[in-house]
Amino acid sequence: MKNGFSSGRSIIASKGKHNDKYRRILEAAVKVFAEQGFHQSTIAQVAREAGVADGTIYLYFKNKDDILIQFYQYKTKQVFQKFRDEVEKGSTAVEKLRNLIRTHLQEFQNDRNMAIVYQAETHQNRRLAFEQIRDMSKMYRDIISEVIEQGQDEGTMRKDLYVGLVKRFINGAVDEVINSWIHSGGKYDLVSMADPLVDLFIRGIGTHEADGQ
Amino acid sequence: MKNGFSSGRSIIASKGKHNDKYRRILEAAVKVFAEQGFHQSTIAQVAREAGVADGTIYLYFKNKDDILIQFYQYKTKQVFQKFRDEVEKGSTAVEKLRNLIRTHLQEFQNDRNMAIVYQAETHQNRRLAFEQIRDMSKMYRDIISEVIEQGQDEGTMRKDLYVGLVKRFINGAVDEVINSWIHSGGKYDLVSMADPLVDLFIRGIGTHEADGQ
Amino acid sequence: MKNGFSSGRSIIASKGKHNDKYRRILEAAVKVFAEQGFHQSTIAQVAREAGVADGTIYLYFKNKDDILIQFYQYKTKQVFQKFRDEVEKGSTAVEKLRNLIRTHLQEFQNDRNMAIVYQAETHQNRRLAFEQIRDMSKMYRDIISEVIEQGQDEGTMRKDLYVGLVKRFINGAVDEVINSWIHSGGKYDLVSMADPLVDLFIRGIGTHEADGQ
Amino acid sequence: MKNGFSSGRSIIASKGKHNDKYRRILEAAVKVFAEQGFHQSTIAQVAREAGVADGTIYLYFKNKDDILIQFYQYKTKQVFQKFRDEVEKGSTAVEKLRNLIRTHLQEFQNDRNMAIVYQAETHQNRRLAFEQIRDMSKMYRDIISEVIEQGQDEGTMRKDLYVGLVKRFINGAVDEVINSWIHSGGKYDLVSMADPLVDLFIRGIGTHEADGQ
DNA sequence: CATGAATGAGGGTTCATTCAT
DNA sequence: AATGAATGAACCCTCATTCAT
Repeated sequence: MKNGFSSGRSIIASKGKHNDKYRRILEAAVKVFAEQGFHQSTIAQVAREAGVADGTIYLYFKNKDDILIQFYQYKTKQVFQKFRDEVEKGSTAVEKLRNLIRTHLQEFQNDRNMAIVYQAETHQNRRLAFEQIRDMSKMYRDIISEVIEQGQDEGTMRKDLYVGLVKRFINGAVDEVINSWIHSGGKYDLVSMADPLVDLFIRGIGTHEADGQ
Repeated sequence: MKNGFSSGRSIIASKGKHNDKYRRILEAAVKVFAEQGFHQSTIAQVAREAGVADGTIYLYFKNKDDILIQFYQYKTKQVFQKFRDEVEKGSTAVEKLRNLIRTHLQEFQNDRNMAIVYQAETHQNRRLAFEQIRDMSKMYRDIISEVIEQGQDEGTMRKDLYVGLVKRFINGAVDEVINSWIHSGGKYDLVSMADPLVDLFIRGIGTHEADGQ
Repeated sequence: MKNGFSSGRSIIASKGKHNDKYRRILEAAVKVFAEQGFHQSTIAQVAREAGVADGTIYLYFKNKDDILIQFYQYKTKQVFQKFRDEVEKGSTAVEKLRNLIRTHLQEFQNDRNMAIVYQAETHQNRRLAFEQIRDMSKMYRDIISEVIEQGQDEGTMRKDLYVGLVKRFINGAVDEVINSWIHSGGKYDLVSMADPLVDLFIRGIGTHEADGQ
Repeated sequence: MKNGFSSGRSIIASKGKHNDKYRRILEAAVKVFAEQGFHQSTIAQVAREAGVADGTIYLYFKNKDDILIQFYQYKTKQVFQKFRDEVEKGSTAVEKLRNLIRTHLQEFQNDRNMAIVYQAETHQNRRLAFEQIRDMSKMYRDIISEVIEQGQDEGTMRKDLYVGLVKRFINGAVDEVINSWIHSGGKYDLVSMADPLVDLFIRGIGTHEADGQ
């Protein structure tokens, strides 16, 4: 499952061999980008890592930027689909939230290179060409919105929430937990953070003493 | 106060005029970096924006990287000092937390370019030379730790918290709120998010109904 | 034979075309360096002279310095091998010395650009990276040493010679004769200087009258 | 006596203070040029070594090249005058030659920086502006010519000499001996080479056995 | 399809020289 | 006279992209 771009579909259609090369390049690129950052990486490095010639990359990708775009399009899209699937498995809002967070941490832990590239590129303001990167985050936050609304219907979540803020609140917290894990060198188990994190989301850090404030 | 690098001290000492040029370059650089990203920006662009010759930049900065480093050293350090100062003004832990968040949002709203550059560069994994960037975030999280501990002593914050996680939880949520504001084009008032955000941190999103979960 | 870098072997291996481009660049470089000096020459000039793009040079040479280094490595090394070969053809020490000097003048006359670059760079003290340049001169003087020793064994050369000095004496004299020829614009036949020069080495400028001094 | 440009006369005329600064810059320049080569040296380095501001150099020298030109004009010219003086003190041709060589080695040993700069720049073909550098060598060789002619009149030097060649022969040999000394780091006594060298010039390296060749 | 040599625009940086103080 | 901050032309080198094989 690791580094698997198995469902990626290249423009070059569906011949097995091509798909194979397409995936190899994409995996190589994400690995190189993760290690050095997108800008510091060269096409030559990606080509060497993928075991193809420099020129071959341009048979599968329009240009360097396009590699990143396709990464988001094929790899992340698929991850986000999994988020949806896992959320569906829960029945209550809290279960769904827990499933979302757990799967998020799980997937990013499974593919650390993806996590690194995702974190870095998501926080760039530039590169208008990559608007879809933001679409990805939006999709994530849409899932949260739905869960929150269900929770409010169920009566398990506060009705006085500013949902637009809650989405950021959760998204940001999870991202930063992943970010820390990346910078720590991936030393500890990321998934074990899921339950404590959900607990924080639901109950907050305050006691009833603090409620009066 | 906007874009003020007034306490920046170049090697060239403290004569009014020199500081002036040093600050002009730094402000210009942060503006250009914010607009295009660090790597997409050229020294020539920064020079033009600052109204100086390309070579002049090298009288004040060792190289292009050094501009970013000095930005963190002089601009952000000063902002973080303000965080500490404002936190001191609160007496209870919740007040302190609220002051921290409010000042954070306030300062980043005051200097949007700083906010953009800060967000972008903080999430890069590469560039070991910029370790101090991470030190900055650490400093921030240290403040949070202290506040949490005070709250636990006061009895206003839960004693069963994993503080290492709470720090990320709060840091990430605030960052993402700022990030959203940036990407929205700075259209709304960022500071008004402070109180709702603190409320989320303290009380969470759940009702007592959810506690049983 | 002129300007022939035929034995040069680039990393890019030995396909005719590649070697061709490698040689073309090397020849162009030596020509440009000879005309303007190494430092006054630009990569762009060398590229234009060689009929390639600037960047192409970096496919064959690590950097500008490397061009000079390879020049010494491939061109001069080969010349010096010829010196050895010609020396071997003589039987007596005087014949060997004469062959050495004649070949030296011959080869440098054949490739005036090489002569110019060699003369100029050999007298620079800096540039530690080019130590091999000095190794080249040392190799030359080693040949002389051997010849002198043979002459002493034969009884045709004085036994009271400080060989370390004699090497410099001969090396310097020949170099200066070449130097003069270069600065004259290569107007006269350099090789015809060989016999008179050897005569001076062997007999000196004095008469028996002077011996008493 | 070391590094003494005491008889240098700047265009700025004869005020003591100016002359002082002029000499300081010239000495500093030669020191820096000797250490790093002319091209690797910067005006800023020379200025720092001389203890003046960069701009000050342009009050005494037209440009960077001019420093080297003035070096030859004032420093070397004066050395060459000393050569003439010392030659005059000899009566026989051999004495004069010996005095020339000895003084040459003596002066260059006394001012190693001058020796280094002289050796390096004399062997550059470029820089037409520095034709006078070659004039210097010519002046030197003119002295040799006169001595040879005297020797021929005296009967102590061979009449069948090609004087144009002999000049190069002697000049080159001495230069190379100095060159070796420089590259050795100036470890041994250069002046002690004078007598053996003159002996080589007069008697050659051959025995009477070799005469037949 | 695949290759990889070739291209050349572009960028960071240096440094001789100027000139306002 | 002296200063040294400012200038900007020039240069080395990188690397995304192309295209002939």
